Amino acid sequence: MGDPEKKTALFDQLARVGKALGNGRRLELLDLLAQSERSVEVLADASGLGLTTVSAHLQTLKAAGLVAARREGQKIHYSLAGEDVAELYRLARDTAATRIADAERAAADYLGDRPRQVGRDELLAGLERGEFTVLDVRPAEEYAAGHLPGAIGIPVDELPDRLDEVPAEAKVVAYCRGALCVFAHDAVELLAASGRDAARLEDGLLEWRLAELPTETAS
Amino acid sequence: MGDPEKKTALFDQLARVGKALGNGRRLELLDLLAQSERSVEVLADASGLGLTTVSAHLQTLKAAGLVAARREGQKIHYSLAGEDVAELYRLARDTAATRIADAERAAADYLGDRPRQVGRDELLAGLERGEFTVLDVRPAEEYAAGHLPGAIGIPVDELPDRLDEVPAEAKVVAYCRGALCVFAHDAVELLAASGRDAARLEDGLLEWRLAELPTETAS
DNA sequence: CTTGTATTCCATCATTCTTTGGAATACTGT
DNA sequence: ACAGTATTCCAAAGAATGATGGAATACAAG
Repeated sequence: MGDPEKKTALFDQLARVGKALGNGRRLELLDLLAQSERSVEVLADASGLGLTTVSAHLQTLKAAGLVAARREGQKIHYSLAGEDVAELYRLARDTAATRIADAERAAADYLGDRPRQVGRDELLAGLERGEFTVLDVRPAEEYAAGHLPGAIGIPVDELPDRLDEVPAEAKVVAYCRGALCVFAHDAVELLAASGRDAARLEDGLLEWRLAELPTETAS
Repeated sequence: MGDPEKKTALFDQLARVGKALGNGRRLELLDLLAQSERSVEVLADASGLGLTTVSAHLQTLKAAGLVAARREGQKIHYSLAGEDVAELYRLARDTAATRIADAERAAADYLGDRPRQVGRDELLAGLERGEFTVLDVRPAEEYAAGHLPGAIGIPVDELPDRLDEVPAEAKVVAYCRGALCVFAHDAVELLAASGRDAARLEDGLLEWRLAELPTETAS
């Protein structure tokens, strides 16, 4: 009727995925990889972690089947192993943000004051009426790897110098990586300060993709 | 542009859910709780763990927002905090079973030889034609907490003595907790040995519920 | 074949988890 | 109030994890 030892072994195996998700640094890496594939060095840079530390975490994630490695020349590009992994990450993230009071607080604390937000449905409806200009404020490589159809791509840190590329009279909806990404917050603040009508998309590219809404790869 | 310390703090909070999922014993508890709420003692008994050990794990799960406690008299009944948690568990489990070769192997090893299986769609189609008798072989409390509409409930360990309650000429589809539950395997073997036409439902009540298919609570 | 670059392996130390008894707590029923 | 039951808290010991620097490996380019 089911060997208890084998049962233990099975659940220990299943727990490997949980263990992999059970570290803040690894979640940061997953968050980055959910946007686009990256090399170890780039990940270390983007996350502010040590190179060997990132490498070790990637090995853990790989062993848990969450990321895949692709060699190209001297570089090894890591990426999520599939959209189911992105979904798993999103679900774990949302569960924490919803069900753990401290997590909710930490999110609020990190994001700061919420700017005006637009829901996905609202954006879709407005787009049909040609009402919004959509602005992607993630780093250029992430924009290149896929963005909302018709979105303009201007990374937040370049935004102050490139404000004139944003139509002045349009209603602008800015988005970034996901629900817990700050880029769009900062962008909306910048745009509002320059007198524009700007709002933030409630979530980001990750959720958009997981909702199986269309994305665009070319500029 | 986002305080790195606050970012670390946020992701550490999010990781609490992962940590909670990162232990085989806790996954076993979640697996049990996904079927019906239970007291600490009953969980300890069902899982074969020590009482204090179970209590400690439940505290961890509760701190991660995955389980809820409900007091009734002297007993405290623990249950999953919501269907999103069940979905999270399922997704983590399936990710592991799909993407980690060792996990796949451990599952095969635990479940033993697969009996004939019926998919959910196949079952639904057959039910409309009145083709199948559905048999729930989980423990009685789990059957009572919810089962497939029209299913007969006979726990596996009582099945040998109650074989006559299963219509002899019908095609029987047996199910239990979920994809990784052995009860239905054993039941099918028993039924087949007694000359019946039996198959196992590919997954179990957990997946059925998550697919938002109807369940029944009364006998 | 040699040099250079990207990444992984290894060893180590500090930290955190897991399990387990025994004691403490919370509540019920009388 | 008292006795009884269910559960949690506490402390301790062994095991596992995380970060890090230096050495080793894998591959590419010349």
